[in-house]
Amino acid sequence: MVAAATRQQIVEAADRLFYERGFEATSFADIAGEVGLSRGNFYYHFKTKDELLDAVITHRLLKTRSMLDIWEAKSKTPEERIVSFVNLLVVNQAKIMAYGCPVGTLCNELAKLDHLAKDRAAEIFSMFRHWLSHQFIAFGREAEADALAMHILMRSQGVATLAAAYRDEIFVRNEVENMRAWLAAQRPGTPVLPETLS
Amino acid sequence: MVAAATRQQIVEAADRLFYERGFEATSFADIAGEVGLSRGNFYYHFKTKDELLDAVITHRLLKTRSMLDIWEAKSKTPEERIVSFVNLLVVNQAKIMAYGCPVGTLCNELAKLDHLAKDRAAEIFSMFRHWLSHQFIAFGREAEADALAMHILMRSQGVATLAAAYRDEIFVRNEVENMRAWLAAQRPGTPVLPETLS
DNA sequence: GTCTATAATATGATAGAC
DNA sequence: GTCTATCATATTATAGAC
Repeated sequence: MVAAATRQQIVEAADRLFYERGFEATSFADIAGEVGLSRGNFYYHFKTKDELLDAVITHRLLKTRSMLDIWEAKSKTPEERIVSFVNLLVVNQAKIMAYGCPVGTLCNELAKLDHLAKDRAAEIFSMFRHWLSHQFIAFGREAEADALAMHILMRSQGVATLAAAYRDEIFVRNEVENMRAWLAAQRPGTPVLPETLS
Repeated sequence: MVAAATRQQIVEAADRLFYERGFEATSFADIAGEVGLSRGNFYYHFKTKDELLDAVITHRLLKTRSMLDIWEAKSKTPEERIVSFVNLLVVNQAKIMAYGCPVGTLCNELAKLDHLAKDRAAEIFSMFRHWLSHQFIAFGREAEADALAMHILMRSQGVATLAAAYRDEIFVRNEVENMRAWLAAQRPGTPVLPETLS
């Protein structure tokens, strides 16, 4: 197999296993086994686990960029685009209930390890944050765009953590609905509705 | 030293290290070193790491119970009590920015490990959840008490995760303020105010 | 570019002296 | 109740054959 293709397979397997089992709990042997490679050969492609982590973060940044571009192209209005983000909680519900949010859990783990890559992992958050902020500007909320982006990012993280703890579909559905209602209430000039939860 | 006292020292050291470094990343040697014990002697007190984890979760449940009882005694109104919960994000801000929320990060890690104790760890969440729900009932919101409890628990989790990712005090302060405003808006019969973010 | 073999280390865990 | 010594295993990582 061509080196580049093998490398890509390793990165994708590591991406999945780091998400499903965690960074520390995933060994080179696990990944090699997944790809069908010998442990020894692994080191031809990645010298250290940190180098692999770096490649995984880069891969996630690229995947995220691509997803945001698709949302951007698919929807006409900024509100629809932000709803695409909110809907991630529903689209990926099964995985989130099993393993939490891939970004939040990685950032948490790397923070505890005080890992050099912790700030690079947080850049995945920043990619969502800046895209959301951009949407809130187009939405007509320029002054508070970043705070609104952080607010909705915060909510999605909270829902993901409790979804993994309780594995309660109804809770996820309710909070996604609250987020949509909150978003609608953010329309400039919209009279504040008597929302119960948001 | 008396066995019970040594055992307690082990549990408290493990509690701290599991929080600061994570469960998997903390070894028996780390904990033994912290307590000033030999690795061998460790096994007199705990046969397995899972047995230790169980003791740590029990310890956290007791600490949480005790904290909730103090909040209950210190405040006269349910709203003040719920504010005590929200203020945890400020009181423990430095630790949360470094290591995230102790409950959320443990639940996330155990979910990924598919650890037997994952549901026991989630009981720490449930202790907060039921106490908060109780406060919302006293607050006059019986019908939605559990959903409101889950909502505020969700927000505190989201803030903790992003606090660890960005270590941004202003973000934490803003979101805590939003939570307080949200709570005030939950008073039964309160006309909905034009809150920007909540 | 992939393999087997192996080094060096750290882990969870045990045995037995004191 | 604590210690030292040790086991079995798993890990990251390297060397060298093919």
